[in-house]
Amino acid sequence: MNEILPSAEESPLAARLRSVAGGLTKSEAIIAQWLILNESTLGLETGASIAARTGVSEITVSRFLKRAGYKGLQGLKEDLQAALVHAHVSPSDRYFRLLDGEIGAILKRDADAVLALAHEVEKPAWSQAIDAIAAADEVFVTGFQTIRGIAEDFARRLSIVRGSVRFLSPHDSGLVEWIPSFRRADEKRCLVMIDMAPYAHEALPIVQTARRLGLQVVVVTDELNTWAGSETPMVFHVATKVDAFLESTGPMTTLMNVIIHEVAGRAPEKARKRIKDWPPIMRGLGLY
Amino acid sequence: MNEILPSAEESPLAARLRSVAGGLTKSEAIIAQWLILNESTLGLETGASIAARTGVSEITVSRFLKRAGYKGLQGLKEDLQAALVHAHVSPSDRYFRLLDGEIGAILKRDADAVLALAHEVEKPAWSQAIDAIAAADEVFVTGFQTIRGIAEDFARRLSIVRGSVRFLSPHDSGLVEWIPSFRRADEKRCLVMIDMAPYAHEALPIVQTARRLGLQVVVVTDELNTWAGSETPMVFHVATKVDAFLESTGPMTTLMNVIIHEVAGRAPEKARKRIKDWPPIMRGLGLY
DNA sequence: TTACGAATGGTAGCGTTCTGTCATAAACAT
DNA sequence: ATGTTTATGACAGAACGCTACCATTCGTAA
Repeated sequence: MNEILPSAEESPLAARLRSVAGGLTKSEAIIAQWLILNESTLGLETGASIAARTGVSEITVSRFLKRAGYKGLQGLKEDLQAALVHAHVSPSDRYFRLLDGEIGAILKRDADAVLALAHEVEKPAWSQAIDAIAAADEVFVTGFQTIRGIAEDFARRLSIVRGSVRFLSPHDSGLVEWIPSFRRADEKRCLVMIDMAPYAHEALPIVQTARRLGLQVVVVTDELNTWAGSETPMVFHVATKVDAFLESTGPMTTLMNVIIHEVAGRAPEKARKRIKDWPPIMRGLGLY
Repeated sequence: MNEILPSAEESPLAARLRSVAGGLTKSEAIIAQWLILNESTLGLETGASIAARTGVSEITVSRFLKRAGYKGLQGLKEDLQAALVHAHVSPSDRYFRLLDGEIGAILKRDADAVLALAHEVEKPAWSQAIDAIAAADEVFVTGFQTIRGIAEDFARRLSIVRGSVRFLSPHDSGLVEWIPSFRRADEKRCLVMIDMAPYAHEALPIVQTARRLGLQVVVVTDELNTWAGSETPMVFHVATKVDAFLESTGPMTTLMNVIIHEVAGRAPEKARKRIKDWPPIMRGLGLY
């Protein structure tokens, strides 16, 4: 049995959930925590959606709410609304003050950059890129410096949904000469280059070499990049400037995730099977 | 045909309803007005209940919502849920038409998750965590599996703005025994653990060991994590579930970036100097 | 290990909500 | 007044949300 620790701001909902008689089970703790974290938008959820987001079954949600003394999800919503009315707060008002200040500005810019990705996804080159990555016999991924981590992460996650993905460490001396050694006749190969403007002088020669060797090249980069467009049509730009000490890489991460999702979507059953068989996930299923 | 006059506080919902092409019919005007007046409790209502309260038939409500551009009442509720995004990020629904469909939904959820980070930043534990990371003599960073890349990236970027940052590869056998070997009297040390629920059984013992050794522990995790709260107050939850094949790590990356920004902000001149001197950036200044 | 109880999920069924089709009523122009 | 267009409602089918019953899995203690 679990307990959820009281946080500074103690809402009536949180109090009620924490004090459920007999403590909480693992699933219940997850549900309770999720409910507390998402209290502000609960009115719009359904039992099924909560179940989906918390990874438990619908019925467990239903049972838990009853155990907590609500009359089903409907009853919970009524309680919440009553509290809202009482506090004279409209749901949209309640966030406004949160996004003031410097951090708020950064978050807003990042969120905006994420939404702006919709433009990239609409380009004809987008599905072309997804096809290239999905259909390739072998996919290479590379990226430098402050975005190397993203590139590695992308390679790791992409290899969950499809095989034959390699991360290329660009500073391992033999990179450029090494690519051709993998050449076999009529094999389709694809390079995904994650780039930011400051590192262009390293990225450009690699892309050019890859092109010469007949690889398809997909480039994900920031808005400042001007060279990639003349090398390959499959270039996607992400806003990274948020006036912080360092550029933001969040939106870029989101774009990489979307790419993975779409590649997986090209062969959904296979992807699902791979995810299921992925050993680390298998091992990790136990929550404790 | 009727029109609803704009009121002082113009909610996105009201704006949208008023601007329906071709004006409003009598019944529609009634519905629209009722919706605007009761916006705050809409989550509770159903098509039938709205019909009953406004004295029109259910289907008229349904039709009107469609004409206003919502996908039924469900769609309206979804839009309200995304009020954060709409209110702060896309005035004049810049991306509106782009955000339909599966990818649009993923992007919206990610953007929403980014804005929701404002909640985390407001917690008292937040500045405590920033202080801990900024003031520590040594910072350790770790993370597993699909978020290992983020952890590495965070370590790399954090070490641009402050020194003595180490990424711990948790599968290098000697991790747990290795931490104490760095112990020196009255040194302040801090562990930043990036976690997701499936990997808890690896994360928990590391955090416990770190605590036992007197390290401050900051945990960044998803909404499903329920164990971290009882280990340390400095826990931050990020929404990662976007109904894609894999969870989204974009918002988490954004949070890590914000942490770096704030840590840098604790000693701005020093951070700026470090960034300026960071060799890879120096070398990369030429754009080509 | 085996066995037991608790916790959880699957399936099915019921009730509710939502929407498409057709019919009726109202508004308007001639 | 009459015909035409537009708005609205009644009904029914489809979809969805919720919960009861039973099977399975998990955790724990001999």
